[in-house]
Amino acid sequence: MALSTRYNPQETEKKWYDHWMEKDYFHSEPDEREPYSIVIPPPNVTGVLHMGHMLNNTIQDILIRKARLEGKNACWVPGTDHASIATEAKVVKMLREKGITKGEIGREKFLEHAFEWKDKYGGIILDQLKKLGASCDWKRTRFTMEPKLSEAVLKVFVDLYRKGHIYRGLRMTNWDPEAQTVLSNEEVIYADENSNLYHIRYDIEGEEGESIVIATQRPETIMADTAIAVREDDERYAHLVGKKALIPLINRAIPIIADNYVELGFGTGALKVTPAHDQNDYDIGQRHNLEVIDILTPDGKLNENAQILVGEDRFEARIKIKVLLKEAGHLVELESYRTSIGRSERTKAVVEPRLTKQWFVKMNELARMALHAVESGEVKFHPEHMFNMYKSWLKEENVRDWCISRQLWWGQRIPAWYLDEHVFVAETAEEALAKAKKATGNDALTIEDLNQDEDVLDTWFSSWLWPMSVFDGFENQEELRYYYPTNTLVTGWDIMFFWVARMIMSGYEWSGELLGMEHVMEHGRMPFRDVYFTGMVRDNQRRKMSKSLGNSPDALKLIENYGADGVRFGMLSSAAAGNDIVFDAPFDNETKEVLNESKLCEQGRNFCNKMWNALRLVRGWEIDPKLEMSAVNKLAISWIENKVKETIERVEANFVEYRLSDALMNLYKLIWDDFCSWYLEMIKPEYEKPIDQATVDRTLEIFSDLMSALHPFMPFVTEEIWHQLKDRKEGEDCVISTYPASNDYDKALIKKVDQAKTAVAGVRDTRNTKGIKMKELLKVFIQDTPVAQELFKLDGLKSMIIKMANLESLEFTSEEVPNSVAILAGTEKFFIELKETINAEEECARLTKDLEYQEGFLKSVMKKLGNERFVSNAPEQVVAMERKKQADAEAKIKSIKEAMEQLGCS
RNA sequence: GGGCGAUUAGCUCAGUUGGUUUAGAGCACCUGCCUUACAAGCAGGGGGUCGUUGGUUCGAAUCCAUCAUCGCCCACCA
Repeated sequence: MALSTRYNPQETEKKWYDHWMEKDYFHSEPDEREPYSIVIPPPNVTGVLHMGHMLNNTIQDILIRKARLEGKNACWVPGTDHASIATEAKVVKMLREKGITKGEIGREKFLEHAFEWKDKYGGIILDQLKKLGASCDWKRTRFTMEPKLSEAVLKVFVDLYRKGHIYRGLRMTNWDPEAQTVLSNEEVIYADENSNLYHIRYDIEGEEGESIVIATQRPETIMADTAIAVREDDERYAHLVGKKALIPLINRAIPIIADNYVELGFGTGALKVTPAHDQNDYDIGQRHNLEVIDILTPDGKLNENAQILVGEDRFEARIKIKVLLKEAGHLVELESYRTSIGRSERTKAVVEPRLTKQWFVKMNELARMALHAVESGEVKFHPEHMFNMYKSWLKEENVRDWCISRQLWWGQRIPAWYLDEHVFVAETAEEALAKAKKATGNDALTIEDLNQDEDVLDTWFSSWLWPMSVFDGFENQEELRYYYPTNTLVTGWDIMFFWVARMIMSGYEWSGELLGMEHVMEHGRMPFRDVYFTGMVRDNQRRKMSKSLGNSPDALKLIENYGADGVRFGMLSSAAAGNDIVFDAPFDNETKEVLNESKLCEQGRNFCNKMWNALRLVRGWEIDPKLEMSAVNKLAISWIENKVKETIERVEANFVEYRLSDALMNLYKLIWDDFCSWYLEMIKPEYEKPIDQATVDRTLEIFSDLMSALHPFMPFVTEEIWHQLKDRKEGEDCVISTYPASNDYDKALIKKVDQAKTAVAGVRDTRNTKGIKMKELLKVFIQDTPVAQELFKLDGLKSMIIKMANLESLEFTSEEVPNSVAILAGTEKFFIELKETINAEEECARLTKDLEYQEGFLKSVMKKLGNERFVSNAPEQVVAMERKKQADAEAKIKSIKEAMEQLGCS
């Protein structure tokens, strides 16, 4: 069968993915093997694959495939997150386009629409992961809002309430006027934006001509003012404290109070106090017993309390009130100003501080335990310095209670029922009713008498249970006992607080209760042992790749262009843990669009092609069964086998430290340089000549091992080549093959062959500089020294050099060879005899350069050795090495000088 | 304001607890090759006083300090 000169990913990728699925290789059930489990960071159910997902999931797939090859019971649980705000916003938008509003159709109908939407778009991102090659256990696919996971959420809520960790209270919260829900502190993203500082004059009541000027960014909120505050010790205003100021335009009188929250130097030194619309003002209000006047509607418009501009949007009102204030002569100054504005992470709407009644989880104790878990090393972060960020968040003085209620419908509804002033928290309405009957002594109560809380829970309140709930751990611990703790969590550092910290908290809180002390003593209570934080994927201007910026290439188009393996290679080759990765997709300067191209992915694609052609070579050989294995082939096989072991050992170390891009690069070099460029060239038979059976058999074995080792990184091409190499039995697939071992290897052999390779490279270089064609056979002599004699005792080494450098002969010599170029391989000198008369001047120049280098080097070595304190203080080994360097350099210098003498260099 | 990280070749990055030659890789670049697996390739090559200035040490890209530039996190902000 003739193979194309190019590897074709489109043909093979679907074929093998279907094959793996058909064989059910990705499915895991508990058994006697060691488990290796990963839970996916669940993407938003209606999301699409972006570069961050590609990176993240490639890494998880590498880890899980490696574990599978090592014979572990690998289980990667996929799934999606219901993403409360994001999904609800999408559904609301979809309905709006149909002319329907949420309020009109009511909760139940809305949820029907939402589930319909979810069913329609929910699977897309998971299908896209399959294109990438993700070897998830698809039979275990979970969804954070499916019945079982929702039950777990309610159980946990009730449990925390019972333990006193959950409370409901009136607090200043972050309100998203667009989504019309409260947000947790973590969902508010602050950034500096341009704004204005309005200096507004308030007249003093009953004091003709007296006034006080305040500065504010939000003039539209003056109608909600209930005081003006100045510093106690501010002499400018001391005489006004206790008097009343009149709010411009509406002329409501408010007290002037003294509070040291006010800073002397900022603004005018007088602060308008608006307790309903600012956290700090609220605090001041509490201290001084001020009234709270809320002038905003939930969607961010002015309400009746404002008296003027009622019904205007807050930003429209700001523009209009500026004009009104100016006309009335109250606007003293307008100062441009840069300040930090908080926006909703999901809707990007400017967040409004608002006093609302919400449910909270007390965080003090949970945070302390979560901090301890990482501090003590029970959970390890990669890279380690991510702990600093984690710590700054969780330390006592920074941690704040977690607001978990959301004024949305898409999510788990809060399991709290109200009856007059009573609250009953229970997993079901029936239980709540029972509690109500008991509490009130009224047996005639029915479910209809109770009102369930209208709010749903924060999405993260379900995803923090993910490592336990995906194994149905809250219902039945059989699977949890086997798979928990999971091994590695792979996620971006941007959700360290949203998700990672909270999973650690929930693991601490419930794993003991669920699994029992014995299990916890043995395995720990944390949901994972290692956390691998990936960096953010950025464009070549270092901006975060995002949909809104339009600077991200289309992930699926990249896969079409380079193949999944090519893209995986590209993603990974620049991805050290925790470092942001700069993805090299170029911009089209004309269309201003990012191109679906990438040099790194191209390198990956080329690598596939390289291996493919190695396959074509090996497959194309004609075998002569009578042929004996040559000495060169014996040496080559023995060398590459040792080289594989050496590299696998390094790769293993890379994996332990999660240095996956190094691991890939080591394999890349092993396959491209050592295997293709050297090994295959060493054993390659002459044109149209056959090869022996044993060499081919060994080569196929080694090639197969290389495919197994590379499989976690590039699963499709390795599976395809693995099958092309040999006829495989049913069920014999690369995906479940055996990872090559890295037992002892012969370092001395590797070193000797390396020295021979240097000699070969020297001959090639001489050909290059002298313009000698590869076809032209050369005579080479090697200076007869004990070291050279020892080197050439290695069977096959001499013939290998002859073959690789294309020589006519390679002999020992005890004299300088006339009309030759002298090269050094290690300390050994080789003479390449030339047919043309050599250009002595050129040669002398080259040798002089060499000599200068060696002498400079020797000088630096001698400087060290001449330092008595070095010789006496440095470890013996280090000194010995320096002496060896000295001896080598001296030998080389001697050789070079002899050669120069021979040439008659001046 | 508090903290973290980065600064090494034209570009993107390694450099493993301070010492295996006077710093590596990939891409890009230069030279020569359509050599019968691969031009998406082969064989070679050039290129860095490791951001600055000091210090510790027999020895520093590596440890400490200082400054500079960049990125990020947290807090505050009338």
